[in-house]
Amino acid sequence: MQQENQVNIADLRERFSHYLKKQRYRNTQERFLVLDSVVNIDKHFSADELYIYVRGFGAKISRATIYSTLDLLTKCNILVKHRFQGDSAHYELADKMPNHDHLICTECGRIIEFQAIEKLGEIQNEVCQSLGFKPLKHSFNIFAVCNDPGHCEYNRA
Amino acid sequence: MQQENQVNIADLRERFSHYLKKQRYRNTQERFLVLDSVVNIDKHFSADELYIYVRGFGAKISRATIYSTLDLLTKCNILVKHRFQGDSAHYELADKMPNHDHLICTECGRIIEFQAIEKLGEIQNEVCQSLGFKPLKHSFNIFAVCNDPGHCEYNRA
DNA sequence: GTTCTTGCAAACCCTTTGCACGTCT
DNA sequence: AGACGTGCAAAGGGTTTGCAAGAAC
Repeated sequence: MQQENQVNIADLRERFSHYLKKQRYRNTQERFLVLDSVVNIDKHFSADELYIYVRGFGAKISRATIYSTLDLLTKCNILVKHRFQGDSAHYELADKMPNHDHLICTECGRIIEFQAIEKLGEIQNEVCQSLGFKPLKHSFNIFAVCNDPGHCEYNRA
Repeated sequence: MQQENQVNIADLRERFSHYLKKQRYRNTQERFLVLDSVVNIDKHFSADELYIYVRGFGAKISRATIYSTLDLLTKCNILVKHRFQGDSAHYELADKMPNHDHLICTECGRIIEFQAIEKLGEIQNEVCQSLGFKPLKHSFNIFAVCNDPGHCEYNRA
């Protein structure tokens, strides 16, 4: 399922590089290290999870740089930033599955992706039209619990 | 529009009181002061906005109590807690408009309510069924900008 | 009278910022 | 060389917590 939209890392690097150039920001090692890690981590992550991940294979990078780079990657639409419940923001690659929303298990916090974009897009457009707004994007989150909580390996109890 | 579902404060007080009793929590003045304020404030609010509101008419109450009571009111389903974008959580009465979602203006932060529940409920149920989850609730947020930004009195520029 | 709740301030977590040093152009 | 980015630690905002004083039971 995740493979449907294989991420092209060379393409992402190019897009990032292009964005940086256009904004007169510099192409630093740290920024591309973050981009690579973001691709490798291959799931939703918080800034701190990414920090730990990057440190995990010995790379030296500060939280400040993590945050700043995540911000850049979000601004150039390589990442999408979410605020689910909980304290910290979560990020994911915008390209990986271009159109999906999230189901959050209220028992274990697991996040599952699904697609229902056409219908949601219709609703979004209807609502905006009737209220006099230009739609930009939406977020649709379903909160639910597993039918089989025993299967829920992530369970925090 | 807001009047459609007139909030019955006596009913809310009763529900809160019942909940507190059942949980062996105490019926304190502060808790009911918060409940009353939440009804009077009549829009989405953050914990701090509520704190300022309550202080505004001379009531003495601490932030700690505000937070703790908001938590209780959320647990007993009198309030709903949202995480829109931005730093702080926002709350609103669950009963006031039992079924609505939110359009957030990305220019000014204004929050507008709308109803599209039947369709969203269908989607929610379909998704949960196919993934093997029991649906609890959903949140659907549309991010958009006014067609007429000049009209946007809240604009933060 | 005992237990729970409050208020205050300090602690806490996530995130941003200031500054000196290092890196990119 | 000059300007920008980094790392560190400290500050910041929202929220939670520990503890003594006060209120509910």
